[in-house]
Amino acid sequence: MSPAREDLLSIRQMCALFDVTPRTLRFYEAKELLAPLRRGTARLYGYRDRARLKLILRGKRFGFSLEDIRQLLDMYDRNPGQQEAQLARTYALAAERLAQMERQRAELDEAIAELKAEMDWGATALAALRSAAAAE
Amino acid sequence: MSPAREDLLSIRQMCALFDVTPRTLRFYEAKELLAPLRRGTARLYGYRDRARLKLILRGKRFGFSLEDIRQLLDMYDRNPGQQEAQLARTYALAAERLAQMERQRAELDEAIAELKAEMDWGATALAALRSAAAAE
DNA sequence: CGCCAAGGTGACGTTAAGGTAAACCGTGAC
DNA sequence: GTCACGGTTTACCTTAACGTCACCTTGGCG
Repeated sequence: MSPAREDLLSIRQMCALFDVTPRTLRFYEAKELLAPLRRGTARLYGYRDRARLKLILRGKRFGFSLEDIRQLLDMYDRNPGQQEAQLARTYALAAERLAQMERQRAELDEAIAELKAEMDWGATALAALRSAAAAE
Repeated sequence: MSPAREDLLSIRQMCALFDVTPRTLRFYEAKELLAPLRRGTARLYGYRDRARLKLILRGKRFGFSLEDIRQLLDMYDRNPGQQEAQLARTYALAAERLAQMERQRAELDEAIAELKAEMDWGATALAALRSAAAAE
């Protein structure tokens, strides 16, 4: 069950909800990706923090660095009015990242193909050794 | 022009031949991946070193760590007689690595697909904003 | 009052594969 | 002699994203 919009979560609850460690949340906060409320010294995570964390984790899945993510997030809440320009910028960054990922995939494909070729060679050599051994 | 079998290369020549830095060659030596001859204190790289370095760089392209590569290389020249067993072992490691690479590729594909979906969404939103702006 | 669990801070460690800097050596040329 | 060049060693630095530890605080409960 996801928390209601106004719920404030403790760090533990937050961790359970997103499957991260407390260290991670404090780390993100140190990097200015999150800014939970405080009750005394204790952190309280609200709706906004949950939304941000969701974006952070998604960004990570896409291979963005935390620094990249911070900049995007910052852009959105430093001047929440330039929606079109911001969306366009985000889109451009995403396109760039997509191109990177596709290059990476191409390299990976190449390496996979090359490795498979080596393995075919190895399989042949292995078979030859074994039939030679059997023939003795 | 590749060097003749008996040629001994200086570290510079080696670097030029394989497009690596001296630091890299010394680093590999510290990690016991290479063991060039010495004339005085200077390193001299022979045929064997060139063959090993070629394997090292190939291994890296496949995403093996230097430590993995060292173990494979070691296996081959610590007891150069168990050819079948060694080849089989190498083959097994390659298969494992291939599986890893294919998993990685699948994840990458998924991330690419997800990112593309986000981008479609973004493109739509962007178009909506623009036509709204045009309508004013 | 005493204690525990949950929370906090600060500091240092980890990993891989080198980069970078400082200081030294040997030798062939001039 | 000394200059430059190519080489050597040792040692510390880098990056990312946390993990781990030691040592406080604080709130609640019996």
